[in-house]
Amino acid sequence: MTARSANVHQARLLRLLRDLGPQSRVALGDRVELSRSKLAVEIDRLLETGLVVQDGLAASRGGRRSHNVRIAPSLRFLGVDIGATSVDVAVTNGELEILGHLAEPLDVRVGPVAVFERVLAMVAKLRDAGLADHFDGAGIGVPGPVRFPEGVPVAPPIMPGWDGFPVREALSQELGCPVLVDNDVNLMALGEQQAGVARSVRDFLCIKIGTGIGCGIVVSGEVHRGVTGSAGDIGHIQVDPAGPPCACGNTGCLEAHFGGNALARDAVALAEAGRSVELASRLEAAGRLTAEDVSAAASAGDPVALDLIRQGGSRTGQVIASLVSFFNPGLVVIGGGLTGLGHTLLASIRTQVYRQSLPLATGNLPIVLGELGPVAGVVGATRLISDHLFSPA
Amino acid sequence: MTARSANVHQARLLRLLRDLGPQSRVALGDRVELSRSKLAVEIDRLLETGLVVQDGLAASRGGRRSHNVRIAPSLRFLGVDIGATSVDVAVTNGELEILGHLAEPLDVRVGPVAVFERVLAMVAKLRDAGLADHFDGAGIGVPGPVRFPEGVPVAPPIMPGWDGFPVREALSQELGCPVLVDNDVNLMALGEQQAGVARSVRDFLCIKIGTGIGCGIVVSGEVHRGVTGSAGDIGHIQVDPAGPPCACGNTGCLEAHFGGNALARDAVALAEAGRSVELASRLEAAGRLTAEDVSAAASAGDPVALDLIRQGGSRTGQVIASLVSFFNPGLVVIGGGLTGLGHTLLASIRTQVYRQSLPLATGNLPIVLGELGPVAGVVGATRLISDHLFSPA
DNA sequence: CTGCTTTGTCCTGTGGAAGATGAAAGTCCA
DNA sequence: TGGACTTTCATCTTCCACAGGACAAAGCAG
Repeated sequence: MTARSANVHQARLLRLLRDLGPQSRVALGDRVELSRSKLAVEIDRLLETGLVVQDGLAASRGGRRSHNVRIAPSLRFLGVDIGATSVDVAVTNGELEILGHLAEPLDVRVGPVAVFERVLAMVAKLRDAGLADHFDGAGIGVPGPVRFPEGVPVAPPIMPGWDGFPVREALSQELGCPVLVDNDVNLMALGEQQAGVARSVRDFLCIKIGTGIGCGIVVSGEVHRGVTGSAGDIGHIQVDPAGPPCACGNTGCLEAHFGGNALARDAVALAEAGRSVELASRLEAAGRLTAEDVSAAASAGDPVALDLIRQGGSRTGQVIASLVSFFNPGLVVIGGGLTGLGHTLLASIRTQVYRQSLPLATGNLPIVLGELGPVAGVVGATRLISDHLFSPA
Repeated sequence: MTARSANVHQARLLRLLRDLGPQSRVALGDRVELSRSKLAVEIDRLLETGLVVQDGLAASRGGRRSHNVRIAPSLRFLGVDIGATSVDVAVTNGELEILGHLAEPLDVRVGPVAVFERVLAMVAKLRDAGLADHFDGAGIGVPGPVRFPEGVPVAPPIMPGWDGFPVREALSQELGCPVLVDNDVNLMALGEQQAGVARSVRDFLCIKIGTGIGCGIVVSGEVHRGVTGSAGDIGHIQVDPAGPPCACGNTGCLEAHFGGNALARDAVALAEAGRSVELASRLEAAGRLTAEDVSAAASAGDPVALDLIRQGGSRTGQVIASLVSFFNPGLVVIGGGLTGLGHTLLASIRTQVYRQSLPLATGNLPIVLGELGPVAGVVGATRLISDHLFSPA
């Protein structure tokens, strides 16, 4: 069963079946501009390939009942989301419903080989659980810019050792199926578009706040990757020329204010200055502080930690305000590893954006948290590869 | 002769003939994926409508000579570019070559009725010069956000009295032809894409620096207008929270630093402070200073005026650097009413962008001046309407 | 004037759209 | 409960449009 669809009509039908679930032939006919005869031929061909199967009778619409068709339930997509400090792996069926999901902490800096080993072990675990005996396609996200056509990371600042590593090629070899590679932020955007808050929006931004800060850009329903694949790299936009130095060589970048490392740095400073008992005790206990410590302290109500989050939200809001003025999106989605304090962050971002951008752009601009949380990336990954497979050859 | 083409093939052919000039039928066949018979039929239909005419024999390619076809030479498009302080009007043929061009200073704040009167007088002048006895379509640009589908300015900050004025409807009535209205910056981008530096680039930004500062955004060859038509409104991006107050109510907007009014304000302050003899004498002579005075003084070598320009360029570069990080374009075009000092400005913008953006985004990112200068807007206007007319009905 | 190349037109076969027909299922009423 | 009627679905048939090849016309080169 080769998953690549042959022509534009079949691709269209496959995507409809993916997104709408099992449908009667007539319901499909209502959605595509094809004659009944042509539709019947194309569906027959899809049935022949095995990508689509008959699925009983549809509910009656008052007369003779129609036969349902659906994406073959044996179809399996793999989604991999490599973050800076964690890996998510999920298996979905052809309708991109998650059948199994594993998450593990893992520092991407251990390099591609070690990461791959780990990812493959997780995949094996999902396989052993009986969720898949094969994969029809896989999508993988990495936390840095990617030369999309080749599926190769380029000059990734937080991924030493990954530059030029043939991620697509390597994974495709291992899994024996087609693979696409993209920036993790783009996949998050795709995920929210597929199954989250952005389902009906054609132009939106998806801000991911974690170790790095990035932005997925969707224009007319399509991800915009830029000419070198670095679009959305907003972590190194300067918010304050007098700000702290950044790993990129400049000063006052957004990430230098509010990236994971910056947050940890500020927290340590505040703990050592005796400003926060909560942070100080955590520092005492662990010997170091991470962004998660700040997050936990803030969730526990520590005012100093909360203030760090608010300040960061405000800085981020400042940048988003600029982007909103520039891009005039219909929605801004905030996501990333913000367990628990999403709403605190959201509030300060909103305040800043609504204050700074012009009313015409913010008039009815929703700024919301992502719906999918940790699975946005993996869902986006399967969406990416399924879009690729369900497209004209 | 109705200009609206009937089907997708005819639209395609018309655009090819517009952009490539007279072509043999065979050369057209090489560019479209149509059978010879179908191509012949479609061209015959176009000939019937009168939109396309026979144009002698093509040069021999070694055998029987082919008959050329071309867009009807009687086709006339009108381009109107209303700037904050000037109006440009031009007439083109069907190949968007400028046949006549008039420019006049005019403050847009006199309101739509007065501006229209003036524009129509200019149109009449071009008509009287024998350049056109009719118009097949017109495009018009205004210096503010436009609800594109309706052709109506919305909440334009520097155009009091224009909010909601039915520009499209009114002009269409007067001229008796289809009209499209857009933001002047978008038209500039379209102009540079049609006949300027951006001919072969699919993703680029077009920065217009004048009374206001705006940015045309082209994604995958299409202008991105945003959900409310305010995309590219970068004049009110904050570059310095401690900066001067802006008319929009915020502080430190780019326009508050480097818009036309800001430039005049700073120049007056410097002149009065005795920092520049050149500016002081101009202030003395005219009783006031404008951006043009600064421009002239800078061109004359006045170091204080030059410094103003450099500082402004640096501020602008700061914003462009952010946009480049975000959008990762393949080209940045700088244009607007920068007579003479384009290169000074360009230099300081380049310095700032190359310093601040990441190498991956700036690696081979050309930042160049627009090629078309004052006619970019009007060319873009005719491109806009011709695209509309040369599209499937 | 004779081959050779290119261009334009005609013709035929195929594929798809739309209407017509038959089959299956549901509804209504006796 | 059964039969007639209605509604919907699937297939069959017809017609049209287009692609691609064949052939004629026009120009070039020697």
